[in-house]
Amino acid sequence: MPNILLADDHDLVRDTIAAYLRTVEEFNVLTAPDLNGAMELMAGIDSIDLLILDYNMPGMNGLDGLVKAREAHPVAKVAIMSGVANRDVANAAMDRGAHGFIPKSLTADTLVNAIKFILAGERYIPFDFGSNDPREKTSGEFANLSAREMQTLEKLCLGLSNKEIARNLDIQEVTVKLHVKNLLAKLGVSNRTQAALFAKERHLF
Amino acid sequence: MPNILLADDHDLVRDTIAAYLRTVEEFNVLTAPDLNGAMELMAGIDSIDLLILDYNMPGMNGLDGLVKAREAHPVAKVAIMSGVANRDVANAAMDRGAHGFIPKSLTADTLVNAIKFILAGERYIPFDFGSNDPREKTSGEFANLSAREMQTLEKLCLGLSNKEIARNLDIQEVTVKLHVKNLLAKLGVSNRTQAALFAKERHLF
DNA sequence: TAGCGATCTATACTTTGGTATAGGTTTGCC
DNA sequence: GGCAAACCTATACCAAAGTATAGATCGCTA
Repeated sequence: MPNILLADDHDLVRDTIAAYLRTVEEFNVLTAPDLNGAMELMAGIDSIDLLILDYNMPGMNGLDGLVKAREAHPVAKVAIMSGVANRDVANAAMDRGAHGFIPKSLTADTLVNAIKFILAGERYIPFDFGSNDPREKTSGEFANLSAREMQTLEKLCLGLSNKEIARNLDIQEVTVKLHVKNLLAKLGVSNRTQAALFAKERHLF
Repeated sequence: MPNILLADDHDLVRDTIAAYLRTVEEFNVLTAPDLNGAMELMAGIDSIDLLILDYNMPGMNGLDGLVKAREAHPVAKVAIMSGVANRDVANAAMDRGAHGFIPKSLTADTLVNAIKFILAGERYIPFDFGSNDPREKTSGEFANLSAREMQTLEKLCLGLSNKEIARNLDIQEVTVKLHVKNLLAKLGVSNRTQAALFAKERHLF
């Protein structure tokens, strides 16, 4: 039975994916909330077949975490999982030795198939991932935006109020205002409506 | 008796719909105030036939909540319910595995029929739900708008403030506020950003 | 170790947005 | 003339958005 270690700082995501993998397939799934936790677990167990690392997670620092994990455990296969990263990140990850790139937009079935594919020794990237349209999410005009500001912008594009965004991101309304203010300045616009329009016109989100 | 789990953050909406469904049909209706609540309930109960998720609700993050729910509970049917979402969102939801899309503009009767339809294994979208046909610019959802309201909406889509719109249209700011308020009500949205997005998505202006 | 940048929070404030009520004018129609 | 609808304005109020400052933690970097 293959041992899979899933590391993601979002409890719900991590646990639901883990639970799903356990139920639908003969996988032994372990979980960790960050890179350090994952490394500790692997140091103790030593027979992990596949390590799945969330791209945005404490300890990762971009793809440094991937390199670290590869160096410490050259035998284990490593896949990068992300909800926001683009084609460039995926390619960079593969260049640095990742065995797979797993966007969180995959269907559950496809995830399972991708995992089996990787476990069989193949290297996986979704065929249709970031194909033609240059979604310059992390480059271009949106490069300066921090992760939180990007998330805030995404909510803005749904027309949510600061209060709703705060609930959604589980932070205080003041903090949302901070992110909004900074993001407006970075985008060079003067209010939230313009920010939403700006992002939509560039086909972000 | 089918088990239905209805998740919506608006207490009044949620409880009244639930009560209605209980009275008119042999439905066992559970409720939750957000996505996490719904997931916890489902983790405990495991025999939910239909999960109805409000599109704008803590934890949903667009359609990620739908994907999560589908991944964690691949057997249960999931429908997305929304008061503001458009055809694009509905299609995206169906693409990601939703079994139905339920605008809050449905009549109670149609809601019940839609639920029965979905429970029978079919996939439901209202046949007349906002097509993207550009012909419907001044008809359809924008028919009720007066000339001034339409002009105001146009300025809104530029991200202008009320004061700027007032100068632009050579009327007082109060008047602009009036037009904005009325136009929000007619469009069924709750703030200017949603109105701008609404118009843009329908390729008006 | 020191420092930087991202994140979060708090307090306090001003401006803008949105609602409510109560009028007013003009246009066109029956 | 009477009536309705669109349009405009005024006053007032409350909520939401945005600004400013300051202090705090955390992870990474030099």
